[in-house]
Amino acid sequence: MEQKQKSELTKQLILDESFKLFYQNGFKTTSVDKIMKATNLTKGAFYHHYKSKKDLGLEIISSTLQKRVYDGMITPLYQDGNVLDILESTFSGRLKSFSLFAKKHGCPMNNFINEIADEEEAYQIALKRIIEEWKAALVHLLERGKKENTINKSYSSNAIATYLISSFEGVRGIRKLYNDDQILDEYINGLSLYIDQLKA
Amino acid sequence: MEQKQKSELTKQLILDESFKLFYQNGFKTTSVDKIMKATNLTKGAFYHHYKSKKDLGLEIISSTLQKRVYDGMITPLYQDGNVLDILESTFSGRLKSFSLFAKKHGCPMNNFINEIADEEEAYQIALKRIIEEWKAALVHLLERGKKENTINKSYSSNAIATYLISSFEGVRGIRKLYNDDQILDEYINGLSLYIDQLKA
DNA sequence: TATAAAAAATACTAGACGGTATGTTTTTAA
DNA sequence: TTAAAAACATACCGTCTAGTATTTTTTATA
Repeated sequence: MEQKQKSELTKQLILDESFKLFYQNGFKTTSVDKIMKATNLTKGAFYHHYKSKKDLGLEIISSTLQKRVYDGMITPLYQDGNVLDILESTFSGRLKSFSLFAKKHGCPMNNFINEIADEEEAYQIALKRIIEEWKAALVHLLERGKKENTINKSYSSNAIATYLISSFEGVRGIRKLYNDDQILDEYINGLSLYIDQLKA
Repeated sequence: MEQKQKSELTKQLILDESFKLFYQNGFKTTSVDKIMKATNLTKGAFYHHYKSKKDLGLEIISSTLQKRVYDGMITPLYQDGNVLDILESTFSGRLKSFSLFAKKHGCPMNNFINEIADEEEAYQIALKRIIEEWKAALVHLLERGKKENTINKSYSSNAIATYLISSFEGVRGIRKLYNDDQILDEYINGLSLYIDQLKA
């Protein structure tokens, strides 16, 4: 079993280093050479574990990116408590928790979406899966709010979920243009106003 | 004057063709060779008119992109009429007017922002200028609404403007993941709900 | 029509790119 | 202990990249 363990470790190293580089410099302009330089391994190792750069990209999406969104934006939605509070704390709390690096480089998933989703259907499908699960979690939470009479029943949960996700991903891109957090503060302000108006 | 005219024409041709290619395939992966192949001119012509690819990128932002946002999203905000109606018609109207191509490839400005705004300060500044002017136009409209008592005076115009822009740019990215307009319909639904709640 | 300047064409670098072919070393199983 | 297989290393290929140097063509002006 020792061999399989080492193999897994190497794959994880490639995954970790490539994610960092994709996040910093984009997917297309990060070469396999650069990735393997960061791992201190060689190209031979890369092509032993992945059949292509595209193959690696798909695994980054379905493992690293998926996990990030789950941990940061989906799992928190399933906690107990007031629906409006959960919405507010999940969205604005996550924004406030970002490092300078994360603010500068935006949302890694959104970066992938904007860079390659319109070029390869395989990427599109893998990324869509994450968004759909995020949306489903939001809809589930909003439906609970309607049952508990904290969310206005006349509003479409799908519409609210889509609007929330869109604005969140949007501002993570726009923040790249600035060197301070004013735009994030304004966003949180606008978000808070929006959530407040979802009340029953 | 004929020489200057021809020169201007060539520059415009390079601008037009490169914009199309940047829009379709991204800035980084569109080479000068590809651009000049599309113009049926040679690389010599390119480097006669532009000192670098970066130089062209900056001109694309400050001319082509700027004009697009002005025509589509800023100028309409200065028309007469009910502020809420103008907001709704400008945002949802623009979304509905997009071609299949524009839906597939998202917002060219947002693509630039996500691809290169975190890598070169010169790009960042040029792109920020557009967003700031868009925001200023929205704030101006919202302030008018407050004066006319159609917009709730207790809401921050800056926050609303930021939230509107964020959600719009966000959904234009997310739409890339889908092959139909359902996500846009949901967005428009969510937007309409949001605008409705800005009332005084 | 001669001349100078602008516009564009041609030919070329040096390095980076994804991917492959073929080694060598390490681990596993008999 | 040995042979096969897995894990990597090394060297390389053809293609593409931004940019440069040089030459030819076109245009404006005197």
